Amino acid sequence: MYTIGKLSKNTGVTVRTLDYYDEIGLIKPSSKTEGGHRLYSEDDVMRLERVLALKYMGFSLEQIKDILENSTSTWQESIQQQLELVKREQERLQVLEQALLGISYSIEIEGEINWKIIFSIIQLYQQDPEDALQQYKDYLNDDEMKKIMDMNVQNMSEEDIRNWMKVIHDIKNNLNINPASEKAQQLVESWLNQAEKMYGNDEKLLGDMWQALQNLKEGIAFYPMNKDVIQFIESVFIAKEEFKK
Amino acid sequence: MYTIGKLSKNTGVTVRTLDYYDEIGLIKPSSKTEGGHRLYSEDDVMRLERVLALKYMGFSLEQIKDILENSTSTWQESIQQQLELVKREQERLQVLEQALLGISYSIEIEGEINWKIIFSIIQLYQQDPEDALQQYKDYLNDDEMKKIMDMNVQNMSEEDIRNWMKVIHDIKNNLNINPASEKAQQLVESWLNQAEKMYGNDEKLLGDMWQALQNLKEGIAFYPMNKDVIQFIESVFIAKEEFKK
DNA sequence: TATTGAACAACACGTAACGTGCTGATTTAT
DNA sequence: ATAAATCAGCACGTTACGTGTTGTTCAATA
Repeated sequence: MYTIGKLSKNTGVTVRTLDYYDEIGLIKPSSKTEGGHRLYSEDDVMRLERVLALKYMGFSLEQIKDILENSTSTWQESIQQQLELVKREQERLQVLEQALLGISYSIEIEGEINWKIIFSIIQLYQQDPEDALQQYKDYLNDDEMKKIMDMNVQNMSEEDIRNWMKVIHDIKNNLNINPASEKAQQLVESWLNQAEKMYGNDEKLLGDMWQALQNLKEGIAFYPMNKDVIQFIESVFIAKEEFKK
Repeated sequence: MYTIGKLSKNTGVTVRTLDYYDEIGLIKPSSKTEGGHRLYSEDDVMRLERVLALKYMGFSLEQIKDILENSTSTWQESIQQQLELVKREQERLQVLEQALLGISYSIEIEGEINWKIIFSIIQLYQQDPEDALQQYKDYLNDDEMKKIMDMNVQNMSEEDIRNWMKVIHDIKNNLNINPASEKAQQLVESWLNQAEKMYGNDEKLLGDMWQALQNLKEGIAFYPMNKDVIQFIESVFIAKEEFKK
């Protein structure tokens, strides 16, 4: 028989917590002294350990009460449910991490907080990938859509995202230089390299995506590219072709 | 100028929430009607949107107040902190998922809830991997320790964990059969296959681990193996050697 | 056996971010 | 002007306890 203080020391659970478990009927001491002090039996200790185990697994005290009162039957179900929950939360955190990274890079590169960009990123991540791609459906076929979805931003490395943002930022800072200049050619080459690295070297896919981008209104799905950047790249390509002739 | 109801409809935020934000001074309407009804300006709407963005990023309302009041300087810091938090939470969930999977399999395979096993799993996951391996340090060298840590349970597939538990469970159910029998040889062969699949085919490493396991008191680091299982496997190996001669 | 210090029970209030009512006042539509 | 809709302001509820208080009981010592 343990007093509440001993039990607390043995298990590392605070007295207040045991107090609370008693109060809500989760763990009631199996006997008391004449004066009313609580005495916990070995069985009570076992029950406490089970409660702690279930708590570690992420169940609420309410759920723990249910699980411990009902028998084995619901166990698998409870654990599967908990697994589902954990997986959903993991997905949410994945998305959140990417969003935070994007915002961090945007501040780092642009040197200031651009709320428009932050909203774009959040919107981008809040809608599910299916929806985000809907705007491209006139230009891409089903296979291509699928391919893009498979390699969406979730699968890009931090390094890739950072480079992608950097190269586009560089272009934005040089929109008015001569498209035929050495510098312009270099910028577009960097962009092309990164694009191929991230979206594979499927020529047709890149071409179709390009078509789509040119016809879009200010889309955010390929943040942080915008019309200006697209036009600049286009003009550099044209200048290059001219030069060849 | 929006009344609280219009603002609520436009942004999807409940009136009670705006009520609360007013109460804690996070978003105060910039004017009021004669009768005291709140009127929100465009600026107020912008502020609300920023609050929502920051909330999406996982900041508390207290932190949001700080961030919005202090200027740009702390932004990067806040976001980095948030990223840290998100990453730690992801790790926690990873560990939890593995623990839940282990428990799920143990119930599935043993057909009942084995609290000892559940406690073992939780203990195993609660201590960090470094500590868990300390008990092997007399038998393994640094390189080997490192190798095991790199491929610890986190990197095993669900399939692997499931098979590993199944094969050991099979052995536990047949501890007293003749080590020289066909059945025994089969069991140990399955075990060996799975062990090699999971721990690579580094002969020396497997040998050293085996040494360690034999000398350990009931360890839990290679749950659910125990002394009995180890002895059985050993005896089958010996029987095999005998047979060869 | 009396005393004293430690442990205890029971209660109250606080936490974060609102949800869910409630009453009485104000606005809007008719 | 009157009805209907909206609003402000308040209070209590939620989760899993932490922190602090007061009065009581236990255990060890004199």
